[in-house]
Amino acid sequence: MFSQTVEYALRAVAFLGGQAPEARTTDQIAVATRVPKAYLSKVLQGLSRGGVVHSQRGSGGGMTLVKKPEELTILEVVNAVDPICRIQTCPLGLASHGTRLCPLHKRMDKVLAQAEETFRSTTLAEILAEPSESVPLCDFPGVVSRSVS
Amino acid sequence: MFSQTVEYALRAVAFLGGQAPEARTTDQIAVATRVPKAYLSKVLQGLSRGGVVHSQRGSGGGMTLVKKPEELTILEVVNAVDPICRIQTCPLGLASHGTRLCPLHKRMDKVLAQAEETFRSTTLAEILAEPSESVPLCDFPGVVSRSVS
DNA sequence: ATTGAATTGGATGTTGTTGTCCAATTGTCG
DNA sequence: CGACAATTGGACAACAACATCCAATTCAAT
Repeated sequence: MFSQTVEYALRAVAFLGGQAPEARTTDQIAVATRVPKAYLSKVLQGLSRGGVVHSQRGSGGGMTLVKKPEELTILEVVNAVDPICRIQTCPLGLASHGTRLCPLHKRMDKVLAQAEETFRSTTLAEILAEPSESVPLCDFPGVVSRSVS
Repeated sequence: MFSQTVEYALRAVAFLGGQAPEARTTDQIAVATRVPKAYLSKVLQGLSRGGVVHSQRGSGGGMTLVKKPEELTILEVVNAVDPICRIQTCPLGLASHGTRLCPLHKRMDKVLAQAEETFRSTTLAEILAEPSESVPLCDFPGVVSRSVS
C-alpha cells in the first residue's frame, strides 16, 4: 500500500535524524538504511525539492535535515516524495456527484484522511525517542542509535 | 494510494449489490461503472477466485454476489483483488528486530490497521443504504439506484 | 589553480500494473 | 443437436514504478 519510495524516504530521514547534525553522504545513508544507492539518490532529490532535506555538494558535503526532528512530521516526508492524494471528486466523473462523494468513495477517502492524520501527528523526534525493543535502522535492540563516524 | 483494480472491484460490487439478484453481464457492469470492459473481466476473475462473486457462463449467465450485501464487507472485496498487506516484520530484514516493529514501521502499520478496520466494519449494504446526495454509480442525486433491465 | 568529493541530471534497463484482443471453453435456450 | 451467450485464459501492448549507470557539475580543501 505504501510505495517503496516512501519507505526509502522515511528510512533516510530517520537515519539523518538519528545522526549528528553534520551532513551525511548518500553512500552513508544507503549503507545504513540498506537502500540501493543509485535509487536513493533519486529519492533524496525528491526530498530536497520538497524542502525536507538540504543537499550540499563537494567535499564534506552531503544531506542534512532542513528542520529539527521535533518539527518534522512524517507527513511532510511522505508528501515530498509520494503525496497522499485525497479523493476530491467522484472518480467516475459523474457531473451530478460534484464535490459530494458517494458513500463508497467517502469510505475510501476516510482511510486517506486517517493516514494523513496519523502521519501529520507524528514527528520524527517521536519516532526516534520512542522507547522500543528495536531502534529504527539499528541492529541492536535497546541501543541508542548514534553516529558511527 | 489505492490501485485502480481496487477501485474497479468496488464499483463492480456496488453495482451488483444495487441490482436485482439476477446475474449481470460483464458488459452491463462495465457500462454502468465506466470501467474498461476487457480489464474489468480480469478484475471480476479475481473477485471470483476470491469468492466474492459467482460467475455463470452461457446465455442468461453473468456475475452475482456470493453473499448478501449485509454480509459482504468492503475489506473482503479489497483483499480479493489487492490484499492489504500488514507490516509483519522489519522491512530492512534486521534480525534483531524480529517480530517487533520499530517505531517507524509501527506507525506505517498503524495506518494499514486503520484501513483494514474501516473496511472491515463497512458492509456493502451500508454503502448502498446510506442517505446521501449522491448514490453510488448513479448519476441522479437522491434517486434510488435500481435495475435498468 | 588543481584535486578530489559529492550531488545532479539524463539515458537506460527491468519489473509490475493497467489495458486490449482474441480464440477456446462452457453453459443456456430453442 | 445446433445456435447463441457468456466467461476464461493466454498473448500482447502501453505506461508507470523501481533501479542502475555514467558523464557533468559544483564545491571544499590543499
